[in-house]
Amino acid sequence: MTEDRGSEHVRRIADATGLDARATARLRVLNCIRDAGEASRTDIAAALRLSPATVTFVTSGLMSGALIEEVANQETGETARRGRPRVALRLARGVHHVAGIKIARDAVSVLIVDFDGTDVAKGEFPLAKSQMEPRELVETVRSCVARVCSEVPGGIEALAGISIGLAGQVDANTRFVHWSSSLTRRNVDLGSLLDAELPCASFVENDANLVAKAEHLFGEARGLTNFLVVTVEYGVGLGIVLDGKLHRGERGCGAEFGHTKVVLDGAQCQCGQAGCLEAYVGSYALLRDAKGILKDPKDATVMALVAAAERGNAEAKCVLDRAGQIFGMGLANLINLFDPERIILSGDRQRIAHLHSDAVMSQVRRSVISVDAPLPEIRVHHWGDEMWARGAAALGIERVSALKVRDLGRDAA
Amino acid sequence: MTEDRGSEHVRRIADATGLDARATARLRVLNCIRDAGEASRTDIAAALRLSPATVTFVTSGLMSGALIEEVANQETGETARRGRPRVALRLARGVHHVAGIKIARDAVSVLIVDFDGTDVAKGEFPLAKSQMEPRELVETVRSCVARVCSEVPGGIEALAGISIGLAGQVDANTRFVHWSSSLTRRNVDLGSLLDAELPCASFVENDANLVAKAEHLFGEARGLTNFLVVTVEYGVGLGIVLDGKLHRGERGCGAEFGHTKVVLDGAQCQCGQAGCLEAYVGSYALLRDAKGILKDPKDATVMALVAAAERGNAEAKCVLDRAGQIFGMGLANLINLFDPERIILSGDRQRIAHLHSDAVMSQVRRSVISVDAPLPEIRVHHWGDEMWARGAAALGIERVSALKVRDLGRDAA
DNA sequence: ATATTTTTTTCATCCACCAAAAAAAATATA
DNA sequence: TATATTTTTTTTGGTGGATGAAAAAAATAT
Repeated sequence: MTEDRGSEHVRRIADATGLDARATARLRVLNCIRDAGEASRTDIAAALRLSPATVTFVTSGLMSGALIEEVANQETGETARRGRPRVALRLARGVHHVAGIKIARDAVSVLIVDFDGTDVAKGEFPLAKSQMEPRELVETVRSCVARVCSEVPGGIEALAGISIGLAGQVDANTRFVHWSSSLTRRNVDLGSLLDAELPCASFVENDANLVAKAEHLFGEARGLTNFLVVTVEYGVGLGIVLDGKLHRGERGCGAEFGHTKVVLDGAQCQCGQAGCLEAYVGSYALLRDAKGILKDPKDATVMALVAAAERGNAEAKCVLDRAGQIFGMGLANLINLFDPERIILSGDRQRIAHLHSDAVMSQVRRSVISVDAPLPEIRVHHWGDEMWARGAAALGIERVSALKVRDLGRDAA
Repeated sequence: MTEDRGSEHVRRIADATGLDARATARLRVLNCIRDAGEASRTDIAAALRLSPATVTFVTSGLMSGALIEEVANQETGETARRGRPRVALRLARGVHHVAGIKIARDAVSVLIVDFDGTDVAKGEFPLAKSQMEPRELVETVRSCVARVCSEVPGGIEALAGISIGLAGQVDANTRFVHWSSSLTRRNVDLGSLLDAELPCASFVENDANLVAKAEHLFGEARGLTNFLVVTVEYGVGLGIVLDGKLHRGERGCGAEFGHTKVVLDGAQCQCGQAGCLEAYVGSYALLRDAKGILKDPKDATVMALVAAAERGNAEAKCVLDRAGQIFGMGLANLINLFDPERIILSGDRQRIAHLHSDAVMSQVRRSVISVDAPLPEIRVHHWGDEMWARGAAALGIERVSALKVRDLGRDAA
């Protein structure tokens, strides 16, 4: 019974992240406050199994670094109790602005948030071409962020970090891009290019992982430690969070759910292989198979296909049904392999409606090996357009938090 | 520190969450020595980034608890160097005996090892029936272990732990068996039954996870932190180790690779569902599909099927080829999802030969989404018969290590 | 106005870890 | 053979982070 407190966790986390013990304690408290939204020192002590004395020490450090702030008492809607009232703490607002930016096929979207995750400014810019030279991409990032920052005091120079989401195989730790659909070249050391052009810290991550981050910090996965996020759009992506950490795999490139094989020698996929899940479920696959129905190319959207199916078009229904069946099988396999707390389907309402129908869910139930415990919850999260940029911002906040708690230590020393 | 009732509760929590700082340090050093086989204090300090002073302190504690021992100098085959010679440390031998026991369909195998993993005694006992009442199973465990222990000084009373491998859905933390093919009943709290009947600590685990443990401690996964172990026998099992820890999933029942779906509305599986990987790859599936070839029921083995294929029997070849294709697709999907350092195929030589042929490996390469990094290594490990029992013993050693390092702290206080 | 309750801070202490010095145990060299 | 050198291990004294206990603070209850 020597140890029911949290010091052992601190060491484990410290080993993994490279932060020293003090910074790790600060980060744990910060994340606890973020998870709770608002928390008093007593709450934090209970949640992290730290002594009140430690919490006072750590929070005073965080406050001096303007990472958290006290909530004025009258703001808390607490029923008056006896005793000294708790002082709620929350993440600092209006400071440490972070830019999240997503490079898509035809547009760049930028979202600027403060440390609390509150929106500060946003913008979307069309892209002339879907593939760019690395330098061109970096310049695009800089100029788009700068334009959105014109609304923000201090401009781009005042940002605490810029976080970039890219489709493809991205090593977030080294900021090395093995391959991305947005770049004309493979194997680009984007990190050094970014450092040369940008006035602040920058981060790069695979876009599905970003959405997982967004769900973890701001969405349907708050407080969870084992969950999966499936994104369906042009392709199909997967973010895996196990034990509270993004699982990026040995080669650092994340999971490729969209290219798991669901049919031996099946349909041709854009990746060059055959039988990929994405080749049945991705929006480009649906539209490919629905050419006969959606003759007008400018009407060739998933929404139109769904509408046709609802009007009773048998062929449209067939295409969507098959996508649903395959998708249900894929989801069931994820559950069989990972047994997560929750699976979150993230994406545009119209684009994923057919993927969480009763038919799909019953397909999942039929295919998950039965345990007496109930099936993991499958939730749908309809983000707005800025889903990806918000994910990038979430990553940015996380990284900036780590930098700040580390630098607080520097100042003291 | 002298509360009588509360402290027990606190201890339970501490047990569930982990160990105190001192015990954790001891365990880290212990694992470092186990990984290395033999290591001097200097080696340990370098490997764990601890100061020599700390290593001396920790190792002296481990030696006083008879968990490690010094290797007499002449035993080390070191070239004579200048300076005080290093004293190698290794796990203690001949002490802390642990029994690993596997309950299979038709037999019980028991393996007793010492703290170092060295075999001390073993035995195999036929089982009259493949399913038992929980009490009957516990009694079988006790009597089989006791019989093998008759060769061991001290007998069953002197064992540091008994570790039991069961097929099915087992929650290793609570020792609760949701379902097992060896039990006539579902939802059995095996832990309390075991505690009532056995004179020492006992542990329960799913059999595929056990093999993963065995590979990690003694096999092809020594020193790795992210790997998968696939077992092929009657069924197909998967053990997942991520970040050095077994991933057991939210419901604690481990991964069900054998029942991931590979064909929509495919072949019927013993689990009642359709299209499971196991229904194409498991030995019972092969034999089911090969009934026309292997007419003599006593000759109905995978080995005979492989032999028939080698003799040019087209039907046999077809059954094996399909199994190989499906298996290759399954392996590729594991790589796409987990991106492990290594995948280990564990099992009997004859039973898995057709699953790592060139054809299967090229199927894997065709189905893994290409990265510039090389494919994860796929290794085959042919264990002897006692693979499962050795896995159970590996788990036992791990658990006993945790108990011992914790109790060392107790004695000091 | 005083007592009570609860939260937060202060303070002395504990414990793991460390750097540096000392000791130990070998080889190299004169 | 005696002494110097090298390397490992142990001892010693000190440091920093977390802690328990006591004090302070800030509210309600009487």
